[in-house]
Amino acid sequence: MLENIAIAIKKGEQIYDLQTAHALGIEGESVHYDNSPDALEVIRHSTAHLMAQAIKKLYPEAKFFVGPTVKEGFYYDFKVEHEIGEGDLKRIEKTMLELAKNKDEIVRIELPRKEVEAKFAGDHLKQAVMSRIVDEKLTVYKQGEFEDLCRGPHLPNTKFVRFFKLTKIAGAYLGGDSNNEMLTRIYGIAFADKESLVNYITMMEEAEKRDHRKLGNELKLFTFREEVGAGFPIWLPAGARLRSRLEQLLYKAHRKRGYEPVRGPEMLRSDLWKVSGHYQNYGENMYFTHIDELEFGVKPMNCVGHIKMYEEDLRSYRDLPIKYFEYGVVHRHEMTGALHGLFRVREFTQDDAHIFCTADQIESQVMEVMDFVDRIMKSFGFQYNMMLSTRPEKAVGEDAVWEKATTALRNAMERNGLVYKVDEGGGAFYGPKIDIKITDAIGREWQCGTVQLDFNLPERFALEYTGEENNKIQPVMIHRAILGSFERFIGILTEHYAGEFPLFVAPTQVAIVPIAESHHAYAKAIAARCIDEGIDTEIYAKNDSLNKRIRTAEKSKVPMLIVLGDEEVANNSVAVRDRRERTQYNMSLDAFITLIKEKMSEIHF
RNA sequence: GCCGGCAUAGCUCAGUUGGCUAGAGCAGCUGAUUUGUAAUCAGCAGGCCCGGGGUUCAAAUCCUCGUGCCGGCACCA
Repeated sequence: MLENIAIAIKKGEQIYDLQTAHALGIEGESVHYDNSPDALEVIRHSTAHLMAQAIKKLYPEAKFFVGPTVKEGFYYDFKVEHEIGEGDLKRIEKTMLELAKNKDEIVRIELPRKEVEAKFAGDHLKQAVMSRIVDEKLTVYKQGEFEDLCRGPHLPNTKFVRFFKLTKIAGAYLGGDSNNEMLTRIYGIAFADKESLVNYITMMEEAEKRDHRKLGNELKLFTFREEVGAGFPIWLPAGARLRSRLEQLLYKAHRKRGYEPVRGPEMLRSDLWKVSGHYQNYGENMYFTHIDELEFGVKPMNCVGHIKMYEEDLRSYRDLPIKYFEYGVVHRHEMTGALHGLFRVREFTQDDAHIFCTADQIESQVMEVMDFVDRIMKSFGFQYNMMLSTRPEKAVGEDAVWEKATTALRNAMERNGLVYKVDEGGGAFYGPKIDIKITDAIGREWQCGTVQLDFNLPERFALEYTGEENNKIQPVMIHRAILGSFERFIGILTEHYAGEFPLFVAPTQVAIVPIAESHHAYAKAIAARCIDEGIDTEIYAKNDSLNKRIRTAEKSKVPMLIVLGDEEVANNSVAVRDRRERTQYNMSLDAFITLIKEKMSEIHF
């Protein structure tokens, strides 16, 4: 019944609430009370207001900043004298429901700026809001006793606010500026019907089950310890096996594309970081130490080491492009509040490479990297999109050089028909970049790989190669990482696959369950043969019931499970159990091993 | 770094207004059982209640300072 009710008017791209449409005589298409993006915009905005009304009722001294809708619902930023925590959300929700029962009309009042300024004279937050608006006429919305400066659009009546949930409470800086005071922010979500709300909550719970911190712990992939230090991951055997699989696959892929493996030192003299500009531009993220009298910086990036390798010989145009790659361990001082499982750590390993090439080779090199990226991301079933980031405020080099580099990246992308968005000011301090953002199985976006074009470091280190006419020319550097870091990427993979890794990266390929002690020897023989074939196994031979051991093996999320009894020993076969299908079938050991090897070799980058 | 919350056994969690020897399930160990496809039974062991300082006759519980974690903000692979 509710879905037939119009709650707003849409004209062109603009949504007007009924109050505004009426006041200004606007006509257009009706927006009905449903879960369309337009309707949710209005519903969520009004839910935010109802929340503010409830907060005002519970905390009369409350002052409000802004309460917009966002991709996932809405929030309202406000300030109260009381301390307010997660436990208070329920109370606020309850008050909201009570208020909605009043079925208050939501009234739009248009007033001259001066009057509104006077109305909110004692409210520094509202003054802050108004300072950002240039209009001379402002609107105030009123429902019951509560009124708030707002441009809308809003529902006609608070009775339409029914299916909502307050989800998070957190601090947020006024205007998103860390120099400003901190306000309290409450996030919430709202829908036009109960079912959608329930679905949303279920989705959230699904995401929680995939949390790599939880799965990493359960599957014993990695751990963190307070006494070791925040942000320093410890890779346990299962996680290290998974990681090693990735490393090996990628090693081959790099060699195939003409990259040379190299290895730079963990610490380099600070003088070098001064030449590169890291000392001045990235120093606050770096760790420094002294050896005798000299200051050293622990590397936050691998480029300087690779530059030294380039300098190791005289280079000719015939040598270019030179491609160095390294699983480079870097340390960065991340702020405590930024640390988050494997996604943000202070020590991580990049699948890093630097391509030294001529200006003419930029486009083909960038495209080759893009192709590499495409190959890898598709293997994991990731969708991805790209973002071009331009000169940041803190940067080295001439504007003209930046311009040239940015144009080169643009051209490379456009000539090859690649679609990208632009992030103005998001580049690295030494050059513009293209970031690769992947979308995982449940639709979340993650920043992984990056391709950065750099004219500055070659300049600063006076790199050169000999040209065709025996002249000295400065090479161009392309910094690139594809996974980004093994830490983050494995975190993403864990959530993407919900811990059920495909055969080619799984820590263990085959779980072996011998039925009785008399089958242990056969199990061990299979395990030994598997190692020879590059397959990792785990034998479940504890003194537990067969059912228990199968259950334990299943819960470990190993892709293949085989059961061995008299029959299998006699026939040199295995009983394969499919975890997903819960079916089973027998095959010869040889056929089984061939099958696993085939499945594993299907993936190569 | 900022705001708010949290920290009890290897893991997940109980533990009342401060009050006896801090509990449970899973995991671990020992024994019995030797199993044909998702939890066999019994017993045992396991704790500086995150760390330092304080309040109190008495602290896992209250206060305080650290450390770490969680949710956001700000910052970024």
